[in-house]
Formats: sequence, structure tokens, C-alpha cells
Amino acid sequence: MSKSLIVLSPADTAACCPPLSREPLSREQAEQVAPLMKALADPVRLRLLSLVASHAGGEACVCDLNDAFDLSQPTISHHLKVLYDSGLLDREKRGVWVYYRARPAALASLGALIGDTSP
Amino acid sequence: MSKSLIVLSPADTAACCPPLSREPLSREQAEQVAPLMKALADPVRLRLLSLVASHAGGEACVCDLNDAFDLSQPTISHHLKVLYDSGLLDREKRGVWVYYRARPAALASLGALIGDTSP
DNA sequence: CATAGACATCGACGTCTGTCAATATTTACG
DNA sequence: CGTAAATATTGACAGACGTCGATGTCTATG
Repeated sequence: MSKSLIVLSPADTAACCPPLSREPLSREQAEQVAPLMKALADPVRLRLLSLVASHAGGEACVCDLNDAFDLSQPTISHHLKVLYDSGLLDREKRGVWVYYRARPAALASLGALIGDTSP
Repeated sequence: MSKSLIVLSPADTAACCPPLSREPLSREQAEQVAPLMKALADPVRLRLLSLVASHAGGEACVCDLNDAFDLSQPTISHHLKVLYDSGLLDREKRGVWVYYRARPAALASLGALIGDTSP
């Protein structure tokens, strides 16, 4: 298998940029990072990510997550897909159930991008 | 003037929540934090914030910022207002010019909320 | 193989958001 | 005071987004 194409997860793009306060983000960088922020720019997705990330065992089944909200199952599925597509969540199917798991590296680099204050 | 009402900047709300990966965000917490993420969920605003935060002297005049984009002056003004209203930027008028300045504490607490990985 | 359950996808709907042109507001200066 | 320049506000419009009900897909189980 050729290694000519390296596929980076979208969330890894946050690791490609210096902290916001260090030097101006280029237009391209901003357009890479914005989708990650968009993924977090919804209260339901924030809670979903937090539920998954803080869940015992590091993962949570969709069946657990559905019950935590007064929202339809398709809506929860939609939000999980947004988080998954952004690279902030990992997904694994085991039997009938699907387990989501946070990607700490993605969260860490995104947090550093925002929070690291320049010297 | 009475001091019976203490007004917290919206961005200070990020300091009120444990890291996402530590324990599940409550609905109320998520609804407080989401507007901050929304403010960052646009490539133009990301670049604006980055331009201001990394600018020499810690502040930047709107006149400097307008020139960095192919967007109308009202549009830039709108984005700056979103960042200001969210508490991520400070504003000071000096003469005819308005200078924006980043709020490092707000950025730091938001970054910690996202990036701090639980033990 | 038929059925039930877990999850995803689709299509539709109302609302929110980014953008602009036009206009208002504030300030300096002659 | 009147004018010019910097910034904010308003109103309008197209496109994006969150939500739902209906339906599709996959898996275990009988």
C-alpha cells in the first residue's frame, strides 16, 4: 500500500497553527480551524462532547446519550456526526451499539490554540 | 449607584465550568459557553481576534483591521461587535479611532475548558 | 428468514447568520 | 458651524443550521 497520501483528521489541523495570540492566523488557517469551533458552537454538542469525554471508560454508547436530552434520536445522531466529522470524536461499532470516544489530542491542540497566551 | 447587581463579562462564564473532559457540562453551563464558541466559529472572527491579540502593543485600531480583509467596513464592524459582546475583546475609543484589545483571561479560561484533559 | 432494536440518513420547515448598501453618529479641524 | 473621516447601526436578502417525522440499514436472535 502506497503512502503517497497522508490523511490528517480535521481536528489535527488545530495542531498546525500557532496560538491565536502569537501571530495572525492566515486566511487558510482560519478556514481550517473555524469548522472545529463551529462543531463546539452548540450547547447540545458541548454537552455531548463533555458527556463522552468524561464518561467512565472513556467512551459512551449512543443509547446512553439519547436519554440525556429531550431531543429526537435523529437530532442526537446528527450532532454526533458533526462532532465525528470534525475529528473531535472517534466512533466504533460493536454489535448493535455504537460507541463514541473523545480525541484528547484534538481537544488539547484546540485548547492550546485558543488559550496559549503569547510571551 | 447601587452595587446590588454584579455584571460578569460573558467570557468569564468559561471560568465557571470544569474542563469538558472532567465532568459533564450541565445544560445551563453549555448554554453559557456555546455563545463563546459561536463567536469563534467564523474564519473572519478568528483572524480578527488573532490580529488583535498578536498585534504590537496588544491593541489594534479598526482602521488597521479593515484593510486586512476583502469585506465591507460594516461587516468588519459587525464581527468586532460579536467578539466584543462575547467578552473576548475589549474596546476603547480614543479620538476618532476605536482600539480593540484581546482579553487574555477569557481566552485562557476558554482554552482550559476545551483543552484540559482530565486525570 | 422474519422480526425487533440501535443507529443513520433523508426531506422539510422555521430560524439564525454573514454580507452588503445606505444611513446615522461621533470626533476633529478649519 | 460645516465639513470630512472613522466607526456603528439599520434593513434586506441569500444561505446555513437545528429540529423533527419518516424511512433506511445493519445486527442479533428466535
